[in-house]
Amino acid sequence: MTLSEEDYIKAIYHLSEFNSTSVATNAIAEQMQTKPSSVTDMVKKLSEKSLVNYKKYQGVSLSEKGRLVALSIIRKHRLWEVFLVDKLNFSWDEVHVVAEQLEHIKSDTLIDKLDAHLGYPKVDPHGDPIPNKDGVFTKSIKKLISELPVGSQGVCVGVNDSSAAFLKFLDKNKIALGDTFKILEIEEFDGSVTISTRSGSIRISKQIATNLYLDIVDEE
Amino acid sequence: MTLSEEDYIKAIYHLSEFNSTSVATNAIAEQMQTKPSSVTDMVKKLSEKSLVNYKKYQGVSLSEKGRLVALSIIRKHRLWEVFLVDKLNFSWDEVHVVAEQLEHIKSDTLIDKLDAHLGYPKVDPHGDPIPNKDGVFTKSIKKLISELPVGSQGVCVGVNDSSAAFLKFLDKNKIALGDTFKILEIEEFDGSVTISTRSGSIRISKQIATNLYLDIVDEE
DNA sequence: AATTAATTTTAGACAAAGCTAAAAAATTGT
DNA sequence: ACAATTTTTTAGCTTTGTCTAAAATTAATT
Repeated sequence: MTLSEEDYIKAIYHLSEFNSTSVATNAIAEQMQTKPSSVTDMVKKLSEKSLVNYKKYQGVSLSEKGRLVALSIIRKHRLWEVFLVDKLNFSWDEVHVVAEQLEHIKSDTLIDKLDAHLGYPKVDPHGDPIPNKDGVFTKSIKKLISELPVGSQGVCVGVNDSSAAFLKFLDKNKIALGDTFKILEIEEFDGSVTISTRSGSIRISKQIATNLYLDIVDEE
Repeated sequence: MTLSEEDYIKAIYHLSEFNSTSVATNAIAEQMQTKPSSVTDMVKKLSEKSLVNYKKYQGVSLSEKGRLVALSIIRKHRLWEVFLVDKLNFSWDEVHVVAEQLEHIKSDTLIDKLDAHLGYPKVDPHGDPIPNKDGVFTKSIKKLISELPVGSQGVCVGVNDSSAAFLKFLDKNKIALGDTFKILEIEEFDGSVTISTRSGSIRISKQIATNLYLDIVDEE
């Protein structure tokens, strides 16, 4: 598999992760920062290799084989992210770009040994689950703060928007991965939410609330 | 820099490491497992970027800029080798292939943090020195067993031939990196050498003796 | 010194991955 | 239902790195 093929497979996986229907050429093009015509070319190639199901004008979906390839790349990506944060002291927001490169390293032995070295982690630093060798993983029950009722409590495990600006904001407000938050109050008219943090309580805007994921500990 | 460019730079560096004259197109082609015409093409490209000095039919040498690129790749390669052996428990002979991939990962931060994580090692698992960020490194004084007189003593730090067969042989004879050997006797008529090891003394053929490097502790 | 041999370079082609512009199919709006 | 719009595909071209075959240069041999 070439690097480019792997990137396409990953993109298609992520685009069909939740709405598991077939994916549009345009959507892939946008995700991959390329042109629809290029996508068509690559999709044909992936179809030849029976990594995707493809019929002209009908969109694309991963075949079972393709899905396993995607999960193996995601496994590698997330294990490397754990390594970068746990062992090399990268901060949460720096890891993605490097992991995008590391995920393409080809060596099963390497990944097995890395997994062992890290103590067989179940989730990456963003709280996303790490598939095992066979592509099996437990879907996390993470929810956006904006989706939770007052009284909910959970561990901060991820962000939607990983722009530098947003991550700066989190840093400034002492919000970090692994922190436990409780929803104290939801303001009706603007959707802002007051949450308790280690260092007290803060009010966050609706925009922030729709970007922060919690792993739910106790929902009531 | 593309992956291929980096590989050529590295090949040229290694070919001119000891005999520091200019390198022949054919030699590069052999090293890179490619055709001389392809080498010519790439060398022109590298010359455009002033990474090498090149005049038609006159061979190639690295420019200062090219030399620094080579050393930065070698630094990365060797640091990753240390990581694989020290942290992931790879054996000495498995690391090269994986490190060849890892050396191309582009992130200065990653290498800095990896270096720190490994405790700023000076040599890789084969005993080869690791250049620092500025490309400075101390040349090791390693010699082949076949080059040493009786009575010499040193630490086994490397091999010439890293074929699976040879590495298997070493394993079987309990010869490993870091072991200290002493030259006990050199047989005139066939060049075989008797050396002391931890587990006693063994006789090795001339062929083996020309493939094992020692870092000299005491030469007399 | 001249011919042969070896090495190196050029010229022209190919596969991968991308692009632009134009054609074809599907979708939408009225 | 049919015209307009959007989406997708095709066709043809570019770049990167490679190849083969042939030409040019250098080295070797007699």
